[in-house]
Amino acid sequence: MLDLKPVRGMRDFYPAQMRFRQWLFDQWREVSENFNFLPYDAPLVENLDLLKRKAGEDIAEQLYTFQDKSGRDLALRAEMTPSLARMITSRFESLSMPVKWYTIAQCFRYERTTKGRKREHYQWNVDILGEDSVSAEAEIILLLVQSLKKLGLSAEQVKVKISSRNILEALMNKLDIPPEFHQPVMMTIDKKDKMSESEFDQLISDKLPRKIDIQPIFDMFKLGSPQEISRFMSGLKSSCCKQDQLDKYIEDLDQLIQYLNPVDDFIQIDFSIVRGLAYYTGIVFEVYYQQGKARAIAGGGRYSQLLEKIGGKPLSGVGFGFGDVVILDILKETSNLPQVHPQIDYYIIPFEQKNLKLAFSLLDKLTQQGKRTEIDLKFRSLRNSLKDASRDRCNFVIILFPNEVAQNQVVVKDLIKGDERKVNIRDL
RNA sequence: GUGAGUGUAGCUCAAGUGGUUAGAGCACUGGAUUGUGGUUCCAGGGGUUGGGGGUUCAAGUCCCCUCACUCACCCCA
Repeated sequence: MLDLKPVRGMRDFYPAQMRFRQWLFDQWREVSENFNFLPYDAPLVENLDLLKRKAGEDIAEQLYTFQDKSGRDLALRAEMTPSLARMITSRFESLSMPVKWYTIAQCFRYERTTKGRKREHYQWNVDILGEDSVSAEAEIILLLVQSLKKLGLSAEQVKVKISSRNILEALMNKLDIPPEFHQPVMMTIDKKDKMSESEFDQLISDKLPRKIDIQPIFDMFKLGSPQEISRFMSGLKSSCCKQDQLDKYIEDLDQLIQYLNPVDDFIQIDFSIVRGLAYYTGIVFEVYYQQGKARAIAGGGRYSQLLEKIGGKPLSGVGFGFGDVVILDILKETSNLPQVHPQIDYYIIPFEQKNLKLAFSLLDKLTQQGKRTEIDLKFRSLRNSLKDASRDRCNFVIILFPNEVAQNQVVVKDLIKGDERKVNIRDL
């Protein structure tokens, strides 16, 4: 006997669940289109080299990799950004900047499954490429917040936490943390929610070459506005450099916050957000669900060197990824999933075998008119047919009674009002 | 990858310390004299109790293996 379950970490979508997924995708698409982002797609299968080059060799362990029959090393995409970078790079000359694209892509990742993490998921990706100013961040985050609202989530339930890797780097410079330790420290910051302050302190100290007072990093996490950051930074006795650049980063953040004024109740500055991926270079952000156990439902940021890494021209981008698994879990918990039943317009009951020819011609006619039409093929008692029609939320039932058919008429019954009338067949 | 827990019908769950043909609700199918639905009533199908092995006169129940799921760690989308 074959195992009927989907393979580990993969999901079946029966119509009952597919409705919700489709609804979610519709919301995503609608927001994207309203902001005039254009849809794109790429193959599920990419060259292993492309995916490795972007993410580093070790990621290969988490990819579904295989060789095709000609011995090419291939992999299922784990995210969309490498494919996007590839597409942009190969048409670079003919694209007018900025490029604003979106996609909903199924991605695969070979790793342990947990709640909210499968080996396969759909990820909504929205990106702006070729715009260096924080206007790009502003538009992306505005769009993101609008999608959250559209899904029925409130500012109390979700927050977009915004941080700047540039400012964090500047802080580390001011603390005399050597550049080669910036990355490990940031990775540790990413995990700070999972430990106490002293554990965190210990973990960071372990990574550093010598004893450095990292208290300012903690202080930084408490800052909530660009003004506080500015004051905080200039308060540090600067043994280091490039004050004007730091000013620029703070200015950027300040501007972004101002641009996001229409959705400011959803926005929070939080420097403990750094994002796991190594390729982010500037502003980064994450959407957090705040109730119960906090969960990240989307995240993104500025990436400046990604295209160069795959051999393209320097081109800076901002984008985010938003997966379907966690959000569907949350919307289910909060009862935010709409009761989306397909509304059937017509339900044809042939009543007698010999009316089937007529029934099918009516089916053809109505469906061509764009009406959702069900034809009852079971020939049971009328009462049972009507019962089904009601259960399936049908508006009108067309019954082919012999007497009426003989006069080229059918009975059209309004299931909502309960009344019925005779209609000439050619008038349908 | 490590540790813990769970696995009984499509779904939610029952079946004292092992003891007859494993039950219920919902869902599904059919019917209440095929020309009238949403409520109601009646009937029915559906399980090798996740899979395999073992102990026993007897296993859903105890033991081992395996698979899947859940939680924590790890890691990240």
